[in-house]
Amino acid sequence: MSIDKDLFKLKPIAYTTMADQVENHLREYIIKRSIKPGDPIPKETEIAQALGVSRNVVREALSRLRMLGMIESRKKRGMILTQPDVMKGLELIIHPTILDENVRKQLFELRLVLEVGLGDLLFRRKTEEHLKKLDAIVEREHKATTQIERIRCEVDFHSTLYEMAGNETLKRFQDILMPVFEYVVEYESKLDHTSVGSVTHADLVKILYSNNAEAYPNAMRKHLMPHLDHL
Amino acid sequence: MSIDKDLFKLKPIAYTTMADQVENHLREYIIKRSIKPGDPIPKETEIAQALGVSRNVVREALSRLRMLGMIESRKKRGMILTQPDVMKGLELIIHPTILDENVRKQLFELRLVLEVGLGDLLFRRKTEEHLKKLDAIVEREHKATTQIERIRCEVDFHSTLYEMAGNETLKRFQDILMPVFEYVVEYESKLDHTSVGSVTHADLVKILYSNNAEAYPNAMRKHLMPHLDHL
DNA sequence: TAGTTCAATATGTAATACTTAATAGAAATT
DNA sequence: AATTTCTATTAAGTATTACATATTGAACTA
Repeated sequence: MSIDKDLFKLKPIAYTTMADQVENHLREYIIKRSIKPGDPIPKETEIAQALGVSRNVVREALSRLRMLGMIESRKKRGMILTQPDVMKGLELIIHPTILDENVRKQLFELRLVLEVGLGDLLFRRKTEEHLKKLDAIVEREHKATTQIERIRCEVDFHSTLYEMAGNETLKRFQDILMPVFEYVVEYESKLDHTSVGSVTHADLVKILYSNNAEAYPNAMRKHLMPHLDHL
Repeated sequence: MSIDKDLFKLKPIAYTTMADQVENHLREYIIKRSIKPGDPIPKETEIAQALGVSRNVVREALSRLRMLGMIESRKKRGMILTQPDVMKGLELIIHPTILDENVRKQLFELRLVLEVGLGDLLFRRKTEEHLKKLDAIVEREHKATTQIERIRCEVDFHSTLYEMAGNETLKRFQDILMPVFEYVVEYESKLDHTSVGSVTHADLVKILYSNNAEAYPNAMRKHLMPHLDHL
């Protein structure tokens, strides 16, 4: 009685719930009608009736979009489309403890890639205040006595770079990724942070003071070399 | 009759719904109990009873986590935690038409940063096949007669670089971002793509064939210069 | 032992009712 | 007439109940 098994090869029928479908319908609706932030979208009951599903299902779909910051709802006023924070979705998922080792490693690589490539944004947007801030961090680092303090300087230094880049999305990206890297801290704590590689933080600042954008990428590469070698 | 306006400064009371609270509870629950992918989580009714809310509300919260790929549910079997795709959340939000101009620009900058910083991953993970693939693209590009074909080569070339980097998360990031850049295509179509800057695709391939990792970042910078200058 | 039937179970969906907050419009006050 | 206050309405938030559906595992049959 064994039935041809080939029939079942495709078995895992991508099962979509009503809520999934409603969600997709809403996305399409928003896109096709080119609804803009601030514009209202139909009432829950209207959607439910239009799609022939229970209000319950509609609410599940809306709840998802609301979580992503795509819509906001006020009682009576109904719901309006909002300009979502593009990095919101990332923030909702990324929590160090539920990420597997492999992904964390990939995110760390991503960070290295970003920092090496950051140069042009930095040179175009650096200000006196930023450079002074970096100076201060470098000095704090030199005076630091404890390892904890040194690591804090390390984090501050690199965070300041992202700030200097003047790209809100990029900064946000970094802020979200940051906690993931804490697992690296143990390893890092064994290194000398003022000069992770042969290029020190002070060296990097010096380059930033200059207008030599060409020098930046390879300087940062050398600074991060111990990490890069670890790939 | 004007009342002290300071009273209303904090007015926008961060209103959280029950679903929001349940969602947070679930996140905490998962983290604190360090539940791993594959492990089961409580039944809907159990959660509802434990938190003293209706099953409806619980389902909204679960629906959100399910969308992000954090949990999966099967009838009867209950729900299990899954290893989420970290980039899923990003994918759900990023749709070119609902992103405002400013954010799109920031994402484009992000792309430039990535490509300049990509070098070390490329040199560590390049294979003969990858290099051959790039060669083929360059050749196709030279032979191309239409602008459409040339743009396709441009996209293929840079996509292949991300592929070469051997970082699944990074590649996925790029794939998600890609559609956002289509708006740049119009502008790009006016440029000569074999040599966007003074450095051509062929030049980049030559560098990749060599083992001169130092040369890569500035070569890519020059290649992307027209875009960088546009910042 | 193998295969079938069947009950138990947990999610998915529907329907209904009620609560709550915000709004608009009517009514009342100045 | 202009402003404030009440009131009804509206739409989202929550709760409850009921039923559908698919999956599991145990009981049953051949």
